[in-house]
Amino acid sequence: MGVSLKDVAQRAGVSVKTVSNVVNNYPHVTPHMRAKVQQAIDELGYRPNLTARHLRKGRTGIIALAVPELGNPYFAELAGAVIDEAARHDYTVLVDHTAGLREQEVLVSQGFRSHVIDGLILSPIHLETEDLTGRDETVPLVLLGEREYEAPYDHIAIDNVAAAREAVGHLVSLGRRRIAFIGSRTGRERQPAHLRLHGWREELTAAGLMPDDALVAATDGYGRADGAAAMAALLDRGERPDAVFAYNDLIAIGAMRTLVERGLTVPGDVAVVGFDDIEDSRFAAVRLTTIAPDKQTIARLAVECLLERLAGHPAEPRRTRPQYRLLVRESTGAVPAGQHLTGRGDASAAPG
Amino acid sequence: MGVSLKDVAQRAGVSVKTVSNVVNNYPHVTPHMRAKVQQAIDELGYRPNLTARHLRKGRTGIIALAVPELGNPYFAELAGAVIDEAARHDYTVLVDHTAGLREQEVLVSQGFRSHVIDGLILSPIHLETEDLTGRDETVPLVLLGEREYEAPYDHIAIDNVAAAREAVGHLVSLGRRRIAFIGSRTGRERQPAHLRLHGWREELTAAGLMPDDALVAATDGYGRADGAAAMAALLDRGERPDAVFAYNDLIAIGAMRTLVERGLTVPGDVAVVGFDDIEDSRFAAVRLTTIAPDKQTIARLAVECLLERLAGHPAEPRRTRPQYRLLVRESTGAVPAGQHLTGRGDASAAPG
DNA sequence: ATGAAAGCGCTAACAC
DNA sequence: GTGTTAGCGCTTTCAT
Repeated sequence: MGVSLKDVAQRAGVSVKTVSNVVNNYPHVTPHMRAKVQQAIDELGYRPNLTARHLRKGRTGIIALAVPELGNPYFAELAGAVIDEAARHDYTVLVDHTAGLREQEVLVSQGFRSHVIDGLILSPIHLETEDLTGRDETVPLVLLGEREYEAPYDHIAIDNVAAAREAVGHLVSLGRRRIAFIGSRTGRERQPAHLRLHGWREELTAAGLMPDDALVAATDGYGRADGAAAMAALLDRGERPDAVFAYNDLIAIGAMRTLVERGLTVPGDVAVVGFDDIEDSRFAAVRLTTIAPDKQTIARLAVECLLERLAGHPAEPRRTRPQYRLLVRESTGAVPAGQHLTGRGDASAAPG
Repeated sequence: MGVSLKDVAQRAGVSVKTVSNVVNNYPHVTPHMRAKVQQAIDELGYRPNLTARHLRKGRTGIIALAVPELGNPYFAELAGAVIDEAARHDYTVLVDHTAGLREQEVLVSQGFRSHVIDGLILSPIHLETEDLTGRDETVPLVLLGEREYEAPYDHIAIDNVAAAREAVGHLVSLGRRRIAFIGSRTGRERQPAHLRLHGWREELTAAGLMPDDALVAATDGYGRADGAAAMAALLDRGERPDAVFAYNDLIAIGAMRTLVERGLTVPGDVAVVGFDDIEDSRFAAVRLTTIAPDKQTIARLAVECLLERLAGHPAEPRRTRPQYRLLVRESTGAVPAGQHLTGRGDASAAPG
């Protein structure tokens, strides 16, 4: 097998401890000793066995990130940001996906694999507060996303109600009156889309428009196909909204596809706003106006939170609200000039 | 800290070995013993410490997957498939990304973090054969993707030349004559897009059309913005192709966006074929015709290959070529009826 | 400043 | 069938 500390020690004619000291940059080592040991290390091609180190220290240097679906670009982009952020702190990320299934989310949150990971970042969809009781408290948990929990864990999420209100408010300011919401969840006692739906209601009410439940379209999942189907269902039952606020960009993109197929124009007949700011939205045939959460910051905060807990800083569980922006693009009829080619030049409205 | 085997043994009044036997489902244990131990396990909430087990067995149960970019849906979807496939074999996946940078790819392939992982699946872009010499042979490596290496490692990739030829052949059969290739790499001595470009050349030649280098557009990266920029550059220098074969779907989508902005229609003026079959392509305003590698199979083969090596099956390094299909959609003008709403009903041509 | 030895939690010989 | 015990490779008191 591999070369061990002992082999190096033998080769260098010193004790194991000394080699360990050199490897770990322990300050009090004679330069001469250090050189001798280093030479043995180089000659033998020694590489520390992290598993052993971890067993000893009780840390693995690995954190887990569990998201619903890597196929959803929002989560893929977020995962990428988390990996980068973790690497910055010499941590590696084990990525898992739950398909948004409560059962899977429970499994992950209850510390499935707990002995391999130092901490967990979880973005749940159908997990409930009661699932979080009796967790193995030795593995810190940071929650991400819209769902709210009555449990003592750090939670990082933008202000979903405010963001949704801003999206709907934008539509209202454009003169839209029949604003649909697509992406509520079918037949669930608890509503994952709760906050965004709530924001939709509040803003409409504030604008003096009656929130019309006939304009709320449920979906089975959160993908493009779900958005397309829900939009079709809405139109099929005779509703004719003049705007759509979608739970996320994928649903919005699916909905736009259906609108086009039905001969309706975006934003002419129907204006559309999404949520997430995934890259696809910037290159759609009609660029999508959307709420852009600050993914970098979310990733950074999540990792930092976790590492602070790991470092043993007690602190109260924190509720952190990163920034977001409303990016106004073609799908709501505002087309700032000269940004066609890059897909970068977004017009931004009020920050969160 | 946690509950250990010893604690359970003490509680159950048996030896450590017996507990270990129960935990590992060792066959020769009396049902009575087993029940007693199981009860102690339940009462104490014992969970085996994987780190210790791994130190002992020399295995970690973790494999690493390194892809260029999780933000590219192809790799995100592939990563998802690998995670599922690994889970089926009780393995966990550590996901890393290299940004397609040679330096990062070298780092990963040379076993950065090697002691934590049992094996590595790497999808390189700029890695060279010489970077692969002198690897730590204890960590098996499986290569994915278009790049070819003169090195003794398993390699899983569809037949890129054949696939490219099929894509271009499809365009030719539609009567297109000026077929551009977008996505060759700028200023590189070695060409990552080598095989697909080669297929493009071969097929054109076979069709009696002269491959025209003026119709080859280089990109800096492999994203939508790169495709949009390259398409714009091509048009700006006065070329007017009647078809585009793009290195991948993202580039194709970017290119389509530019075409629309320039007032050209797809597929009327310019037919477009991509490569990857990412989900975005199925919901684009004009659905993208593309080469669809069988991602599930690629993931399965990659994991299986790795596990076989791990199991110590010696075997020659294998070159495996999974299936692919040409999915004909709207962007090349063939719009089979009745598949507008689902985004699933793809028309498929000859398999790979 | 360096060495000797204990032990992290587990598995696998080997004994009984 | 079940118990004893020796490590896996490392860090860490405790001596020296």
